Amino acid sequence: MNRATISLAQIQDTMSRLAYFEDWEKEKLARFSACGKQFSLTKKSCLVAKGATIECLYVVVSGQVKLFIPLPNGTERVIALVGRGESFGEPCLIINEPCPYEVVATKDSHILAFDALIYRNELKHNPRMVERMLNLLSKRLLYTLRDIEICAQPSSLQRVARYLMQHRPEGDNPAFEIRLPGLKRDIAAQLGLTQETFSRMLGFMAQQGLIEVRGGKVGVEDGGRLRHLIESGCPMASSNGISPK
Amino acid sequence: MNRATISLAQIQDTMSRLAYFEDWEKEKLARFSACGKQFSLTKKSCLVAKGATIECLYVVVSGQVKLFIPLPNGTERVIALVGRGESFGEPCLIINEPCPYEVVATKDSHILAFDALIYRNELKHNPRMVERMLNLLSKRLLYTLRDIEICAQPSSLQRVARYLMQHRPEGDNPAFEIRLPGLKRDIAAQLGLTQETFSRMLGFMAQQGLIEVRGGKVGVEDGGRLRHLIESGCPMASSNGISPK
DNA sequence: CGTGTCGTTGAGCGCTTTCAACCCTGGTGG
DNA sequence: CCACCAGGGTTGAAAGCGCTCAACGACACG
Repeated sequence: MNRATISLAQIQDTMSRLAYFEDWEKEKLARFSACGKQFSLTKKSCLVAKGATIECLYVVVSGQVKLFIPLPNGTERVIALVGRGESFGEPCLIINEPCPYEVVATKDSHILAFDALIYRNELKHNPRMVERMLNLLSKRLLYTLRDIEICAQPSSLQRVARYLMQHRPEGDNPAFEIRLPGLKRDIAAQLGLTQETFSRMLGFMAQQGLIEVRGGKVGVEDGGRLRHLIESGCPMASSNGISPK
Repeated sequence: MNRATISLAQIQDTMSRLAYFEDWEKEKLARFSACGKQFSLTKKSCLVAKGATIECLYVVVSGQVKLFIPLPNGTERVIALVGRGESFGEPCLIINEPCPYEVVATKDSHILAFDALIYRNELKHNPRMVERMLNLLSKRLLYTLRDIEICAQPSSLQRVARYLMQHRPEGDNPAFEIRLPGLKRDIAAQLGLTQETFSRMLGFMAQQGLIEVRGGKVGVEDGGRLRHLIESGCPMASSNGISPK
């Protein structure tokens, strides 16, 4: 966690370009930036330990961090991948509870940190800020529920299929392409799978002609058949994977 | 869903006794109660379908409802059991999205419903209300994350152990008793297990002398050993269950 | 060209599920 | 008073699925 010396003007400039601070009044932006610190984080370094008290609001400027719960067998369950312009930790700041997840950089990153005091102070005195947070938390809660829905799918094939459909862009085009928002290993950990299983499921779907995997991008050929998979499941028809036609 | 004719005074009186409306100003209570409807719900009847647009804020007066996601194999994943004085659906009302879960009564229940309009109106004009909702949503988000943590545990034994520890009352007494907040079947569905597996794990822990199951109540004899189970796991040592000693 | 990271593939095992039958309790009516 | 039934829960046996462990492959980087 390398604290670079960065001028206030620079910080304010950075902030004005981040989605998180969209629509913020100039005045508030200035007030906030005065208490902000920017620093860089090398890949794999830890930003917040599980159970720690958070004393800052963090916003990702560049790179990516993952929020995850470490599991007793050494693996982890990813809660979210947080990229440019996104934040985390608000609920803990609001009700002052320890952080329920661990935060680690998945890439070399730049982070903005704002002291919890100024955040809480702003919440106290700025109704628009509170309203914004209300919307933010609502979205995040619904987002989390969608994740639970995915992880609750009984078969891993269905989990992957749902995940892909969840990330379909606007429009009802049955074919589309998505870029995986992180390493396959981390996506797998978000779906409650091992990376091996995730790889196998992608391989199976590719072999069935449902999708096409190109590195970190997945081309979905037939969203309709994918949807059918989600609803009715599929016994994986032994390990040969070739449907008897 | 039997709409009973209940006087405003009665509704207001009921509200004043519910935890959800604690600390509400008299004036606001009156304003709200004027738009509230109370009705009863028989066990197993559905209150909100998954994907439906919610047009009311619901608060449970008596009985219990469960929020759950129906799964393609006919089973379900329980998100929460909602009892007296608790509510649900706020995030959907706030950002106007369809309900991500289905709501069904687990017991004969009485429900209060308030039109979304008055709720949103109150949010617009009453800063204290917004602040309260911010706290509520924060708590609920953290609660949901705890549930994810439980469901992410690699073995079902650990899931049950964590669930029990999560429900430990205040104080660090190693022995305590908890009352399961619903049917075992529904608790199991909340942990991402079948009721059979849940029963087996409880049986195993009982046989080990860790807990004692009496109907819907579970007496935890040794929280320390339970915690140890959570952290290090236990291979279930074949099906005999008797440690080789 | 070595080295490290990420990903894929293979083989085997064990846990959880599935399906089935059975038990237990409370309520009901003859 | 007891037979009967329904709902909730337990127990048993079998099978499938995902995990584990290990080796290999692809690719970028110094």
